[in-house]
Amino acid sequence: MASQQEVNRLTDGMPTAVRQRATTVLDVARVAGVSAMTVSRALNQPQRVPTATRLRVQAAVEATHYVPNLLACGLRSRRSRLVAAVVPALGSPVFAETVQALAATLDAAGYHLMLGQSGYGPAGEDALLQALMGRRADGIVLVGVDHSRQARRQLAGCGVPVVETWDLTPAPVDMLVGFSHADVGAAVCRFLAGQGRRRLAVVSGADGRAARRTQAFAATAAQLGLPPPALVASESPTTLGHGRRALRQLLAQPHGVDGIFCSSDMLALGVLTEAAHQGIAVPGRIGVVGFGDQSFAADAEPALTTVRVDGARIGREAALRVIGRIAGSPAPDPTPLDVGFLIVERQST
Amino acid sequence: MASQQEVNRLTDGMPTAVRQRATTVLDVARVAGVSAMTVSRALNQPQRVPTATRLRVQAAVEATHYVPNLLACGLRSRRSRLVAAVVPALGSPVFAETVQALAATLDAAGYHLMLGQSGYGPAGEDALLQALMGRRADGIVLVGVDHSRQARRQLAGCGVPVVETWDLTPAPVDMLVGFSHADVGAAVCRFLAGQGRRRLAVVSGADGRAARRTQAFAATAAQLGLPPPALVASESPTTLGHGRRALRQLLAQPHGVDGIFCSSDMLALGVLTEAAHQGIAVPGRIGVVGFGDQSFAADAEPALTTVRVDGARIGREAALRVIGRIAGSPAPDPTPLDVGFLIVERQST
DNA sequence: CTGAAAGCGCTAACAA
DNA sequence: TTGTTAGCGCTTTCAG
Repeated sequence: MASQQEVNRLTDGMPTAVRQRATTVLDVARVAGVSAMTVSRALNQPQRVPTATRLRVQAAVEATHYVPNLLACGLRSRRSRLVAAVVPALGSPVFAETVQALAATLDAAGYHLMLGQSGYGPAGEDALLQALMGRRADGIVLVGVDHSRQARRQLAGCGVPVVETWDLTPAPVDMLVGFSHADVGAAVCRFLAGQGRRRLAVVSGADGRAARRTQAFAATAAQLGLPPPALVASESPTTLGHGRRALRQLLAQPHGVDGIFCSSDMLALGVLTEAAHQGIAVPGRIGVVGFGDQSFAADAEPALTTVRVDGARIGREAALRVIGRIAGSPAPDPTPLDVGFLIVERQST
Repeated sequence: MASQQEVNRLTDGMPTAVRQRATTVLDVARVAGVSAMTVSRALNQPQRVPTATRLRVQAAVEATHYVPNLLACGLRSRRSRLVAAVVPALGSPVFAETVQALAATLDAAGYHLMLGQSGYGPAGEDALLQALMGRRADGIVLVGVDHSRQARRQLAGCGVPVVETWDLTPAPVDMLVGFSHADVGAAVCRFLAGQGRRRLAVVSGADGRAARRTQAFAATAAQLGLPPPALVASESPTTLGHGRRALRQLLAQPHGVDGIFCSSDMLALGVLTEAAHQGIAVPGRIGVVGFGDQSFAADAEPALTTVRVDGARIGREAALRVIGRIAGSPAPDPTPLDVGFLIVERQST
């Protein structure tokens, strides 16, 4: 057993007000009566150490309140056990599931997630990436595929696996897990047109992926011989208020509207709210489609038709790809993964 | 000027497929024609190096694409420039502003934020704290004041500044920035009672702070001589659907309801939605109060009366306290900060 | 103002 | 199975 006397000796005579030196492998080794290396092995490769030794080390760890210094671990072993993720906005519910799944999957593999927020746009992303590279992340997960030249160069050159997510591109930096926003825009347009709606509109927040959906929506409308959809730009993050104002704006137009695609469920909820307020029938007079299938979509009144994306799967797959690359083959799976999407038809259309 | 030849020599003859050795201070030093120490100083204490030298170093840094290894920096200097924050749920919009402000304030001071999610409850928090201590964070910010015995011991013993937030307690681990949830519950109860409402109810998600508000609400109702409020428990995270179901449940009760306090704005929006659906007048027959003043509260129909908390201020103050403690005095400001709250009166009451 | 030596805490590589 | 040696990349400390 670990000697409590030994433990006490380590902290004896120190003024408690001063930030005391943290215990190290050597302290643990001394208490356990083994070498530092054995402590390290007992903790990191338990199967390579006999049970008896392992137990003595574990007892010593608890007795000394030892917490391994991961800075030193990472420096020496060149593996920080840290994976960095960059999302446009931390508060955005759209990416919440992805982050959750990412963290959970990484955790199960012994990695920690380091989160950064780029703030929609390559401006903040560069500085963030610099910081993350400095921490020597073992892998990087990005939301989005639009990065500055410098960012792409840094990502490609730093030698760690990179996964871009939530979008597709013919020229990914490395690995890719996402879906086609153009396909979403086209599919929603066809969906609304299929219901006989002809005066379509798009209410869109200010982000590149939403713009891609809008563009494809408009192109598809043209293909189907519909009049050009009305486009209402909204700020990001999108709010319920933006949705209400957008509907008012659309109603003030001479042509009228009978189908609206919103770039977020919150915008769509705003449209529903304003429609109810003005006594406009949904889906009777106007059909409304959201994006994201947030928790409130199914319970809205009327229940909101929306585009569902499996955000959790994106996070999980991204994590697995990073881990796989770190652990194993040098370039195993450069095949982009398209997780697709689903139009969940509810009462609002 | 830095010689491009020198730079090339460093990467010559390396198989590009292999993860190449990252450039170090020594590489930069060689290119700049100075010692490693001078490079370090030029980067970390620019004012202590003459401009000419500094410029040469900077040129060499750019030429070599040098990114400092923060693992090594942290190990040697015992300052990781990392502040850890633990929030109950990353996706929760309630804490989004706090996290945002925290990150921004820390960034301005040259610190990075490391985010972790405890998942409402001390279970996950312990493991998370262990991980964060391992990374040798220079400071720790926690949402909440309920921690396991082990967590409190670790936090108190690790020698770094700790700030608990979003609540008050007579026995904080170290520093404290929050407000009284009991006061919120009492104030909302008086507010509703002040409107002549007597059949009150609370719809509450499953978290400790909400429970504190509920309890104070009930106690205040008793003080005011009102009948005991109906209590509806909801899951966390709270959703619009939970709010709708809660109202249905309350309406099925024999006593009836004329005032509802919801533990989140999303629950309140659900109550409003169900009320509108059933043709129940708000605020006429039922008054509804939310919590959080989310972006949709002001634009809901009717506009939602809710409790506003300055989440950004909490984040900012927490960051400033951590930074101040790291930089300066050993124990400067143990005075808890109460940021208070505000009942924002809108149409729903 | 600049540099040389030493070592932060840990683990890779080798040896016993 | 265990231990020894060395060094990851940086900055503290002290000397020039």
